[in-house]
Amino acid sequence: MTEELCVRLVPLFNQLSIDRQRQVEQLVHHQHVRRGTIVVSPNNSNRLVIIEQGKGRLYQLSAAGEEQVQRVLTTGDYVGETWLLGVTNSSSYVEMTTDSDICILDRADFTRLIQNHSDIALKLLAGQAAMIDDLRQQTQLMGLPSIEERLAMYLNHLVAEQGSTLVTLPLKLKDLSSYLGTTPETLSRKLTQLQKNGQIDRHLRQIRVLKSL
Amino acid sequence: MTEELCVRLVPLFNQLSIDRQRQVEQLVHHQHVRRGTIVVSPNNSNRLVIIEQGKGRLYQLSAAGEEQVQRVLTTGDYVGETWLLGVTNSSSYVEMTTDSDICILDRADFTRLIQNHSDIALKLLAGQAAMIDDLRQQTQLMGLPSIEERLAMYLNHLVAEQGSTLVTLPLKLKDLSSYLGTTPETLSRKLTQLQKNGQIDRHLRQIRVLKSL
DNA sequence: TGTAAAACTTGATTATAGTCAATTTAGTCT
DNA sequence: AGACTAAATTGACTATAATCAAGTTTTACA
Repeated sequence: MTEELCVRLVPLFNQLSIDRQRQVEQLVHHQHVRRGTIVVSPNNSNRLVIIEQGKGRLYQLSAAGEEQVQRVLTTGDYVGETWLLGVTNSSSYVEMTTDSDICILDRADFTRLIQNHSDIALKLLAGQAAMIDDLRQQTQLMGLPSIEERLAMYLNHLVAEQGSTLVTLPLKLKDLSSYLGTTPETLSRKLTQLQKNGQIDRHLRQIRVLKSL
Repeated sequence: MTEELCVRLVPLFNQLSIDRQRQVEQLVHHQHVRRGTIVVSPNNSNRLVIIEQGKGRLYQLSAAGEEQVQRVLTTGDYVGETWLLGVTNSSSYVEMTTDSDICILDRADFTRLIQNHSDIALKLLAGQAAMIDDLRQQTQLMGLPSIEERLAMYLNHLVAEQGSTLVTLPLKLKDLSSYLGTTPETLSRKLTQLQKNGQIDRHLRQIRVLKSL
């Protein structure tokens, strides 16, 4: 019996003492779910979901009913801080894209915990700050007038983030195009165009950024 | 008239009551620094810096060691909201390019405040959650393919938020167009088009939404 | 490994929205 | 109130990217 603490997979809890981790762990409900299971929907959203093992995606539905991917989730990721804190969710879904082990932490339990433990509150503040950073990045990207500019800024960001001019696109073009507010076709064209201009060297999702864009 | 609270410039604190803001303000160090002073570096970045008066620049070092300016900072700007909350900075620098008056809030002080006042922590958490919600809303809007859809969803959102089919646009068209990822001209056209179609009734920034969009 | 399903690419066409420029309208200040 | 400035509207034109469709490549899985 390996006493796996699933909260340990979450950076948010990882730096807590083992005792605190056990405290949190006691509040958590463990579940094994099949690929395709929707674990968060507007009707059922007062919870934090931690992915102990598996993959998923966070998306919303547009007016036209199309899925718009906002984040790709993988082992150790978590989602639902805003819902835990009482923000009502009217349009977000989390769907597991593989069979997964997940942990669910309900709002009432968690609120009590952070009231009693300020160090946990601080960690949560940090996590939210990082997310705000990401979302600001995205709104900034999507606000740029041309797709070329959006792609250039995105690639530059990847270079800075991964610390190398050889970067790996972390998303499928389909999802990346959604992230950048465009279509897979246009994105594909822009990438081949950069390739022809000698600005990047691409093989699949491996891209070497040759010139600063 | 009102005493200057430099923390008021930061959205994170803007949501706190004025008394709470004063509490935070007491933790702030005011400094006058000479042109060329580096006030944030990877070694010294656990802080929020607000520019009371002066100019600066935020930059990173590229792999080749070149400075890459990311933002130009001026009076009233701030940087490091996320660093204050624990996001680690491994590559950013802030250098003042003129003699400047700045406010510095160190993470250690801020952390103590949070630890002693869990109600502030909860307020900040809720405020950040709301901010995340807004940003998600915006990314969803900007991801929609047509301006018409974006505007329709935005108006529907306003109706829900203000609880009436008679809504007031909270922004100038210039700003709203930026928010929706378009131009003032296009936005103006779309609004007059909705007017002609009998879907809305507009006078200035007062809009009655006649049909669900 | 072989097969099917996704993902991606490429082309032709269309439509949408951006740009530039000229007016009109609203807001502000003394 | 009148004059000035900023905001909004309208028009003509252009460019960009979306769409539709057909192919190719990659990935997943039996």
